[in-house]
Amino acid sequence: MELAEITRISVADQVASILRQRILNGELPPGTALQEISTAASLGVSRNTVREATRILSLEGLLKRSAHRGVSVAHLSLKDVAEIYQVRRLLEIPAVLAAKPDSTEVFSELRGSLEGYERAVDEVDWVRAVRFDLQFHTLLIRFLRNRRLESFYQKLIGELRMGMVLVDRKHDDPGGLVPVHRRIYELLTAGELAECARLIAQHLHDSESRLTQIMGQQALQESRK
Amino acid sequence: MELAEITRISVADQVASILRQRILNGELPPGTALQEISTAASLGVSRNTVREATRILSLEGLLKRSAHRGVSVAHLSLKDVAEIYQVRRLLEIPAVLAAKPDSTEVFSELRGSLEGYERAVDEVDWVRAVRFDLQFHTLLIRFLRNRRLESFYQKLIGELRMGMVLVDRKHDDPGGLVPVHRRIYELLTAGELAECARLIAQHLHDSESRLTQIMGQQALQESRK
DNA sequence: ACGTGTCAAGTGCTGAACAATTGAGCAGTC
DNA sequence: GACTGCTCAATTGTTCAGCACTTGACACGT
Repeated sequence: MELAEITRISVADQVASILRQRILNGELPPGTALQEISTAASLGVSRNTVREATRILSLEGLLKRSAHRGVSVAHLSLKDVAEIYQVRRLLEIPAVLAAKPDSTEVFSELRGSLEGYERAVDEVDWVRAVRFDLQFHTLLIRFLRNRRLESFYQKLIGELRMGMVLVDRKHDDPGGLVPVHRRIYELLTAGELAECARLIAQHLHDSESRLTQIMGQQALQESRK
Repeated sequence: MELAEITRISVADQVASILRQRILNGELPPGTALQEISTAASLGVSRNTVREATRILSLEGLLKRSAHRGVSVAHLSLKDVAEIYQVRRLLEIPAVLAAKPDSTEVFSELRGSLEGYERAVDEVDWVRAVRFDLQFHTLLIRFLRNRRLESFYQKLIGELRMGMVLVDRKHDDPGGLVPVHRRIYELLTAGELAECARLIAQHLHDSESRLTQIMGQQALQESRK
């Protein structure tokens, strides 16, 4: 099981990436326990390496460590969702207000993200749609030109995505939010930042409500057995 | 009766805490290389444990990893300072605007922090003064009632403190900023949030200018040899 | 049902080993 | 002398085996 590629990144990081991807795609749903030995064996690495990887992911908030009981995929509570959306409002709105037309690279990436999103919606691929949706919003943060904010935001979006993928698997209508992103993009390019900020605030509010509601329903179903 | 509340935290976390403290206190100045073997020996733990600890600290931004060359204490560049202060403005201002009088616990901690700060200034203990100063600001974030924001902010403050301690060792006058904190506290308790927000914006701006200037001078001296 | 004791499984950590990479010193060549 | 390439010790990256300790489940006796 040799990786033919010239690995400039450490094995521990690679393991973390693999697990991260599985978590974010919903392959490892919240609550799943990860045993060190079996994980190490299945990935062909040592226990210590797995340990380093889980260390990384637990600091990212994707895994939860309990002493002597190992790690398991974190659960996204309603409170978590509220926190994350509060941060999103706090960051995305100043971000679009700081948008300058000379950030051509950001705009082009936004366009790509938007198109990917719309294509995914057309093809009824909700997992991919969610990924592009959140990528679009992550790109907005770029307008603040602050790497620390970007990586913080990305971390939060990861947690959120973990929850959303589960939800959107069972709800094929993402809430008629399709045209919103295009409108945001148009307002941005037109320089109507204040209006754009308002729209985003509205969008975030709707998105949160929808997610919260669905999560509430699921929790109800869960407890009813 | 649980008198043995001792090792509830893992050794790796303890090692991380020790190193973190040394870095933040300036015992390990930026650029210092940390060798795994000697660190492990001096702390009486194994190499693997040190590795986990350095993993944590590098994710916190206090250590920098370069492949096969080990870790070293991170350098705070002018760009880093600019980023951190941008975040501070972005978070502290909404935080004080969100302050509600019913957060009695936060207010009492703020008061304690303020008094500790003033006492440290009186005693000309600048390292402690910096710690209380930054603790005061960290407490402001509590008004947002968001654990993720708190821990993110605390992380950034850690990075900043690393730089400030070095600076303030050699500059005994913290810039006549002494009365500002008290004023901020008074405005907060009086409910004059808008005015308080303005003052904080001003204070952050001054603080950044001062730090930037001193760091610039130091960089100049450094390069002149 | 209710403690309680036992036990396998799994984590936390150690110490030793080996492979891979780096940087420095050293040689040789032009 | 500057450049190139070589060797080599030091250090990191990773693996492995093993032991102490915690935990949860199961079985036991009352």
